[in-house]
This record gives sequence, structure tokens and C-alpha cells, in this order.
Amino acid sequence: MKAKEIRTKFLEFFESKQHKIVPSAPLVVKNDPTLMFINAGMNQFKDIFLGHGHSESKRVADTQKCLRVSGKHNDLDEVGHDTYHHTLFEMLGNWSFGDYFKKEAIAWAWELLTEVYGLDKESLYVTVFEGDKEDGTAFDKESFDFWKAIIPEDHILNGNKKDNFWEMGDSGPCGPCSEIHIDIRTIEEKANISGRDLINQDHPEVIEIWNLVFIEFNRKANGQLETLPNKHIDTGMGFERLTMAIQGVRSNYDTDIFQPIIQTIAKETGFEYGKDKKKDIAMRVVADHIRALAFTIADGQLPSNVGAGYVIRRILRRAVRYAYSFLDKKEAFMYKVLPVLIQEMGEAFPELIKQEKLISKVIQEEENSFLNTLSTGIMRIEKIIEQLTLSGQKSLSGKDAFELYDTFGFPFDLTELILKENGFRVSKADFDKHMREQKARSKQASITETDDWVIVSEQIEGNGFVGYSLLSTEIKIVKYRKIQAKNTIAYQLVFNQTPFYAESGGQVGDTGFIQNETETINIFDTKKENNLTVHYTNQLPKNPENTFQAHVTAEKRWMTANNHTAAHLMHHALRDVLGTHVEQKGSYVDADYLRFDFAHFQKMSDEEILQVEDLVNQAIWNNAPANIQIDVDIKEAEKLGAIALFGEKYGDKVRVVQFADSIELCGGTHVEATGQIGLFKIIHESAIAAGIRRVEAITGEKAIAYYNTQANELDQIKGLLKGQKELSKGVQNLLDENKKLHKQIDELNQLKAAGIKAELLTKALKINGVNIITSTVDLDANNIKNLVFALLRDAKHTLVALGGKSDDKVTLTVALSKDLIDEKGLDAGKIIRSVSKEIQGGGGGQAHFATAGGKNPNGLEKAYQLIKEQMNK
RNA sequence: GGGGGAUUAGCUCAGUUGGCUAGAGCGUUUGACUGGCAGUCAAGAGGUCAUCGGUUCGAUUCCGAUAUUCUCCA
Repeated sequence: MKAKEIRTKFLEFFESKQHKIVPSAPLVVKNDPTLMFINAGMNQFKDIFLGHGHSESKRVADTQKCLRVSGKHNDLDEVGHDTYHHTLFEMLGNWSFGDYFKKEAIAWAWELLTEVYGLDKESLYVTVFEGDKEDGTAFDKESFDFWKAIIPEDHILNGNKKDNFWEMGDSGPCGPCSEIHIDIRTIEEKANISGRDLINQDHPEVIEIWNLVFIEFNRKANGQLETLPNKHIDTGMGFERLTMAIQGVRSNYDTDIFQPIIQTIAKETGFEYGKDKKKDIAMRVVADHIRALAFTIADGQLPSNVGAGYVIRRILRRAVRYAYSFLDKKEAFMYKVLPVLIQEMGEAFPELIKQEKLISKVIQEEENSFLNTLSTGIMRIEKIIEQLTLSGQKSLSGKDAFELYDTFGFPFDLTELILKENGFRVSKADFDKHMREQKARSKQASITETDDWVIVSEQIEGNGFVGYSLLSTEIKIVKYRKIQAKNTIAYQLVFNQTPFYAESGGQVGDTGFIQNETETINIFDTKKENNLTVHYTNQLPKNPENTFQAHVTAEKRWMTANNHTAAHLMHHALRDVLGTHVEQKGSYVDADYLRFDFAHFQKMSDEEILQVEDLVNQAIWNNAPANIQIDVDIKEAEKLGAIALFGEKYGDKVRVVQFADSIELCGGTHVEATGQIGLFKIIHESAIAAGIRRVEAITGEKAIAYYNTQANELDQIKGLLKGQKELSKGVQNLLDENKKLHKQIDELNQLKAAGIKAELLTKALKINGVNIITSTVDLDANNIKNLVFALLRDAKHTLVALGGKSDDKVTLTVALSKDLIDEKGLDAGKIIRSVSKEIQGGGGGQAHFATAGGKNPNGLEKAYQLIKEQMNK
């Protein structure tokens, strides 16, 4: 059975059990501070489990793309070395929200595996939770009994809290789980050792394929468990593992999910897969990572040096490193593997096809940039080796190796390899020590403590977000909690309803205050945590159970709306001017300006920028009214031609924002009619990544202020140029003149210097066969320098000591012709140090040229005297 | 969010106890050689040493802040 078929059968099976099939959520997680990427099938249903949202369907199934790069079940470092760890994988899952429970979940899992997929019953084992004394949880007899009805008892094992009690995090919904394991070893191996003894023993061929989680508890921050009113089913089956079992191969990488990719890598690198252990590992690494990269970039996450983007960059660099070291690939090549991946996966994940060009460009660019990092690192290492050789050392300190890694991004294993090739050592333990210190530092800096929610009043009626139409309304506080980070304490408040817009879709959160007769509480930010709107304040109300009037800062909201609507108009204009390949890749909108990132492969020309500005301003002057529809069926919205974003999760019902021809799915706040925006001006256009441009713009008052400043500047220049008509010509004239004058000054200075030179030569004294010229001249330090070098150019046995005065400071320059240094061992630096105290200063320099500065011009004569005396000896 | 680097000619980079008229290679301009292309040789142009402050007689160099950027950790 082909992988594609396996995926389809799963979905069809649960559809036949009255499940609604939903699309995979985008990989990149927004609105959840605890998670960067989707790492389990249940992530997109977290709100439902937490009780913050509800599902329209009580039964749901899907295949979810997941990314795991750290954590107990997967470490990036392991991927490729074995046959079953992945960064990106698909999780097949079925869910019940307060509907069916253990009985059905178990029965259907068994039916699907054995009857639809035809897996051998004898090779399947299941585990059930044995209970835990500390938590006061009992043996999961219910599950045990359901299983006993369908499989022999010797295929049922008990599991402890670690393996069979599933938790979302330190707190939150949790419950016992029952895992299904499969033994894919050969008959001989099975006869030798029973599969039963290898369950959960990290055997690569006796593995868990499906986890059925029975969510029935909530763990509080203090560790205690409470029973949930609604019980849920949450299951997850690793698609790659399942495919391996069904296709009868021994490794995930041998399935038809990975083989086409691996074969392409083999072709690109010129090595065969399966011949050399190290090369195989490298090929698996590349095959795995290219999948992760393609999916995350398709979902809008670009490699960067912070947060989620950094994780992507690290994955890419790991792949490049393996290819570089083991597959002899010293140039970018991964982007060439991409077409095969897209051919295989594009049908199930159409975003890959849509974004192919961008993904390819980004990957290629990143590969090249890291290869560049590597080559500068290699230069650095070569330098280090040279130094080690010179000083006769045999090993590099872990600290230096860490510096290479930490500061220059050069991987430790390459450092170690190159040193070894040259006969040097480096201490891994020492390196690790520095790594631990760095981690501890970061952790210390980002420590946050979150207390339990304090419930103020459980059941209050409210209308959620009312801020589209109201900037002020009566609210009650539902709950609050304290959060503590480093030195700051803040409180999060949740209301029954709120006029405050929570940061999302690139638009900043509202600020304002809540107030009643007795107190006023400032709200400095509003954010979303999953579906919850959280208001941030530094101060807790004394009587939180009272009713408050909530007020949003209107001016800020107003200006933000200007910018948000302008961003829509600009998006539309960009597509008109540049083409429909322009796709939003990110945006930021606040009261001050708007920022819009989009896919486009070259710099915008000045004309294009002007055209976009014109189109937006015309749309503003047309004063198009807002046409905002809520609860539009997503299919309906698509028919209208509304622009949706990749990597954004939309429900079935969406909000459609329309201004004339600009139609977008958007939850943000907008102007009532475009005329309110007043004026639009692009102030910046730049590249932020391969194939991504950024445009920054301002509107309304800010745009007017911008033009005023420019006009002011112009007026001032006009004034300075005394009313010349063509300003640029006037400035050009000035520049030309300036250049000419500079040249004249240079010439005059040279003449002056020549005059002084001639005069000085007549003053030369001969002492002990040395021509000594001492004088105080009216030149600055730089010109004295020129003069001195001119004097010495063809002079022999000559010492020059020249003083110069400027303001209350004085300089002294001593220079020698080269023969004096060679023959008499004189040193201008030493001479100047010995006399500089006479001018109350200090100085130094080289043997042939030295300068000093001081405060006492009257000391110059004494200094000359001393120099002459020195020559007399 | 925290740590460590970097910013010098159009490009890639050197520049150590603070004073070497701030250099190299590539590119560019001009000239010579060659029938032309290409090339070789020679000469020249090109720098507020990121910005702003401080220490110092003197800062590209030391210190601080800002901006940009790279890199590691979270």
C-alpha cells in the first residue's frame, strides 16, 4: 500500500465513523507563548481541552504536520542516526470532545489497524496505565477490560506514569493513555525474544505506533489533579512509522515517503545509499531536514536569528554540515532536491506547490550564507593552527573552540576534525562547560513564573470582543493571575467582554484603562493566549469583583486603524503594480507606521514605489466605505476573491474586510471610510530575506509631518542659497567650488611649506656631523608632518624638530633621516619622550618620526636646546 | 529576551603595548607593448577608518551609548 493511500484510508475510516475531517493547522504557532511549532496533533485543539473554546463538531480527525526539534521524545542531534527519529512528521489523529470515550477509541483503533490496514494481530501489543500513588490515580481497569475483550491478555502490558500518563505541560489537561506497539522483527528474532519484553525498550523494530489519550483530569500549578467535567479523546499515530509497518520495511527512510528524496540526494552527491554507514546517516539527515524546511517556509516562517526562525536556520545548517563533511558537498544543493519532495507531498499539502519558488530561493540563499560562515571559520582555524604551531602548543582550549562556535557559528565537530587532521587536540569537556554556562545565562535571563488563575466570578454573561463598534464598555473581571519575569511583576486580567483589541494579525494590542468610583487601573498591553484575550497591568484592583468601565485609548486605536487599512490598500496596489505573485509574508501595524513584508524577487524601482503610492492615495481620496462582513462561510469568502494568508489558520466562518477592490480575510480594526487615512507615504523599501521585500509607510498626521519636515529643510536650503531657482544645481556648484578651493588650499600650503622649507634649511646647524633644524612654525600637526617628510625626503644626517602652536596647546614633532637611525642608533621616539616634559605633555612614535603634545608653548625653546645638547654628546 | 563578535577604498579584507603621511588583492581610469581580442608592465584616482560622546598632548586603535549586521543560547 502506497503512503498516499494509507493517509487517505485513515481519513476515510474516521469519516465513516461520523468524524469531521479538518485540514492540518499551520506549523508555526501564534498566540501561544509556550509553543513555537505545532508538535502534536492535539495542538490546534488545545483551546477546547483548556475550556477556552468549543468545537462545532464533537468528532474530528486529521493528519497534522508536526515539528519536533527538542524535548524528551526527540532531539535534533539524534535525527538521521537511527531509522525512526524525524524533525517533521505527520501525526494522524482522531478526537472526541466530550463525546465517545475509551470503548470506541480502542475498538476503532483496533479495527483500522487490523482490518483496514491488515496488520498482523500477533505483532501488536498494547499498554495501559498502572496508576500512580503520588498522584492518587488508579490502575486503568476500564481500558484493560476493553482490550482484554479483543486481544490476548499476554499482549497487554502495564505502563508507569512516565510512559502511560500524558500531560500537556506542567499544568493543564491530562490523563492516562493506552499505547499500541508493533513488532516488525523477523520470525526468527521473534522466536528468540518475545516482543513483549522489548516494549518501550527503545528497540528500533519494536515501536509505539499509536497513542490513545484519555483526557479526564486537569493538573493545577500546585501539582494536584482535579477531574474534568468533560472527558476527551486525543489520539496520535505516527504516519511514517505506520507506513513502515504496513509496507514491511525496517526503516521509516525505506518507505516511499523518503526513498524518492534519498535517491535524489544520492544522485546529486554521487554516492549510493546503503553502502556506507556515515554517508547513509548524512543522506537521512538531509532527507529529513529538507522536509522540515520546505514545510515551515511554506507556512511563512523564514530562517532568522531569533525565535522560531532560528530553529529553522539551525535545522538547515545541520543538514549542510552533514552534507559538507560526509557527502563532500561544498556548494548549495538542497534546493535541487525540493522538486521531488513537492512532487510526492504537494497533493496532500498544496501550500508546497504554491510556495515552491520562494522555498527554493530561501533554501539556496541560506545554504550559501552558511557555507560562507564555514569558509571564514576555516580561515580562522588555519590562523589558530599557525599560532599553536608557533607557540609549540598541542591543543586548543575549549574556550577558544567555544568562541569559534558561539561568535562565529563554526560547528564544534568541524573544529575538532580540522584540528585532528593537523595533529592537534581540543577539549570537548571544556567546550561543553562553556556551553552549559551560556545556557544557564540565557535561562536566568528569561525566567518567568506564572501563577494559577484566580477566579473572581465563574459565571458571568459577556459578549467577548466588542471593540469593533465600542471603545468603552462596562466589564467584569472573570479571572486574573500574576506573572513574574526577572525584575518585573505584571498581572494578566481576563474580562467577561472587552473593547480592547488583542495583538494579532500584525496589529498591536490596545492600551487604555479600566475605572470605577474607587480606582483606575492602567492597561499597558493586550495579547491573545490561545483564544483568551489577556489584559496586562502593573496593578491589581483592590476589589476585582466590582464592575468597571473599560476605556481604550482612542487616538492610538484611530491611528492604528489608518495604518491597518492603508496596509490593505497597499497590498492590493502592490499586486496591481508588481503582479499577483505578491503574497503577504508578515506585517506590523501600530499607531506610528505600517510595515509590510511580501514575496517579490527584486528591488522595487522608484517608479514602482511611486505607482503604489499613487494607487493607495487615489483609493484614499475615493473615500471607499468599509464593507465588513462577519461569519462569512470561508468557501463564500474565497468566491468573493478575498485574500487569505498562507500559514494562517482560519475557521469555517471568517471576517471579510472590503474597501473597494481590496478584499481580505482579517480580524483587525479598520477605518469607516478610506478618506480618514488622509495621506499615504512610503518611507522605506528593503530586502529582509531571499525573495522577501519589506515596505514601510506612514499615513495621516505622520505623513503630513514627514512632508512638512522635508519642505522645511528645502526652505532652509533655499534660504541658504539665497533664492537660487534650481536648488540641486546650486548645491552642485557649491560642491564643485568646494573641491576647487580645497585644491587651491593644498597648493598654497605646498607653496608655503616650500617657502618654510627653504627658510629652515638656511637655519640648519651642524653638530657632530648632524644637520639639526629646530624651529617653531605656524602650521597644524598634519601640515608639519607633510613639511617634515618633505624636508627629509632627500636629506642625509638630518634631524628635524618642529614646534607648532594652536590655541593653548602646543605640538612638537621630531624626525630623523634614516641613516641616523642605522648609523648612530638614534630614536626619535626616545628623544621626544626625553624632552616632552618641557612642554608639559607626553609623546611617542617610531624611530624615524615621533610627535608629542603639551600645554606649555614656552617650553619649546628649552626642548630644542635639550635636543641639541643630546646631539653634542 | 540574554551573551559574544563585526562595521576601514566600488568589492573582499589586513592593520598589537594609542603616534608607522591608513595598506593589500580584485575592480576602475590613464599610458606603454601587441595587427585586433586578451594579456603584461607602469602610473593615478578613490577613505569624515559606521555615528555620537568620553579618556589622552594625541584615538582607526582604549571606554560608553546608538545604528546596522553576523553568531550562539532561550
